[in-house]
Amino acid sequence: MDTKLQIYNTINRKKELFEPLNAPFAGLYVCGPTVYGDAHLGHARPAITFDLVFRYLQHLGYKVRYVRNITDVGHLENDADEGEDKIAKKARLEQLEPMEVVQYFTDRYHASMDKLNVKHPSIEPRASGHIIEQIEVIKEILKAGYAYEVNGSVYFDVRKYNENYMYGKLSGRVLDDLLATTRDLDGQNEKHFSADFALWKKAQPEHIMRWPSPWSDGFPGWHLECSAMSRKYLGETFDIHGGGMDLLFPHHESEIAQTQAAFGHEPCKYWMHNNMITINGQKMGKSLGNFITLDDIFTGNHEALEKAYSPMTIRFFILQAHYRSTLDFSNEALQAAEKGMKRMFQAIKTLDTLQASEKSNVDVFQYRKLCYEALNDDFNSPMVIAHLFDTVRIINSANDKKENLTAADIAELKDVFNTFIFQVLGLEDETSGNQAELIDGLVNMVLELRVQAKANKDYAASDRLRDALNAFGITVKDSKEGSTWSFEG
RNA sequence: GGUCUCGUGGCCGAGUGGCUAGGCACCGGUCUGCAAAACCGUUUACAGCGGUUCGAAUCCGCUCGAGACCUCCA
Repeated sequence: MDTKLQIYNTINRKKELFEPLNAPFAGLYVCGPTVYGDAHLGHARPAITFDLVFRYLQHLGYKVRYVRNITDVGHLENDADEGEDKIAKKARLEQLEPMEVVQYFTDRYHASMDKLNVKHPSIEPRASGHIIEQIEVIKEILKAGYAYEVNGSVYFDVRKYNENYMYGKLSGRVLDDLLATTRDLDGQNEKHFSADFALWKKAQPEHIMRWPSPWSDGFPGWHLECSAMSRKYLGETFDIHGGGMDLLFPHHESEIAQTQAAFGHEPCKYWMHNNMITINGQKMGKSLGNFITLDDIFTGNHEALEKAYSPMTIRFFILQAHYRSTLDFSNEALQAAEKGMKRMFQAIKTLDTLQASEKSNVDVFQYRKLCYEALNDDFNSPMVIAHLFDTVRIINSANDKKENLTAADIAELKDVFNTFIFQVLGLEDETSGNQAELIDGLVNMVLELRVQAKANKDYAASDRLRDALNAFGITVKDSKEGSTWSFEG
């Protein structure tokens, strides 16, 4: 397992060599969705980013345990006492059981992730299924003296914690600044200090989601679930913790504080944060109401969309930017990604029909190394794609008899695409489905008729056949060797 | 207001001191009964000003602009 993988660690703001605590095992925890609405384009970013991390670590030979949670309780609309639980609110509005809401949106989230070819995590724990573990963590924090109870609720004592540790270590915040700038929200009077956060909240009488605890019938605070579940499945310290940059503060900062307070050490070695997807330069988010759901994108059913975009187009679009950069949504950018990806898959198909030469005049054996170097440099997927486009040009040139590739060259290129495009980047050629064979046969039959028509100089008939295929979205391309075709041209 | 990040050619987006990023679009060409597609080739850049350096998109300072977090957000 001697790799040179460098990971940008948010906590130190620099790239560090990845050295897992217990090689060949590697633990990865990523904050998953709060399931009270459909997944939007922004949710695809961390899913695909950490899918790449998961896939690459596995490719390198690590035995990876990837834990991605489902938040189904405790995520309040704001930090004030009367802030309503997001799930509970949705359930109230729709007149459903909270767990019906959870099931519904979890299923839909899974369906979207499957379309994006995001691998299932090893474990996908729910917050509501780990109340006991969360209560245990609270007990430890109380025992250590970093929390206090008020009226059946328990709060983390940030000032006390900050005396011995550094609250703000991850986000680069200074507690005094927080003090000066934190707004005085109503209903915070239970807290001793505005930056304190809830570990356990006493449930109001009308609150449906409630569990017994030593302090009250209530529910856990949002930050707690990740501390409890990562500990349960990955151990008290693990390798990588990931999530969106917007979770950096207060969520991840508070996770560190909780684990540090309860167990005397930080939860993980590396913190990774993906950047946001923007729309017109602004973050796409639920609170801004400027989000486009993944289903909208797949169906084209949204006023901001000129057309539908396939799941692989979205995946390619996201992988064409580095995960730590913002990525701006636009129809133009998505169409550019769509065309580029199509060209790449076309070249991969061309490899199958390429005639091998005796001698080679290009070095195709450098690309594997270049791709590894890019991935080892903090998962630089856009660089990998750029290298592979270089090979696309070589393949097409060889197809045009302008370059010569040996059988060994062709085999190497096939393997490189298989390794990097299909396995590591997790892209799929959407045109090669189960129906492909059937369509292939039918279209080829029509094309044969067209060849006959052309042989008879009956161009009206041949054009009619071409136009008919066009109506089904099939583009016919004529060349010296004969006709070829492609779908959705 | 505080903390932080960023500003690359028509668009998206890599790159952190010297060597063509890449994709899309444009343009030119090849192919072609026509057309389209495909393929090949190719142009345009590093927000502004100043500094460090033999040399800066890349380091430093200032100015302008954009964004993120500080309340929930992937």
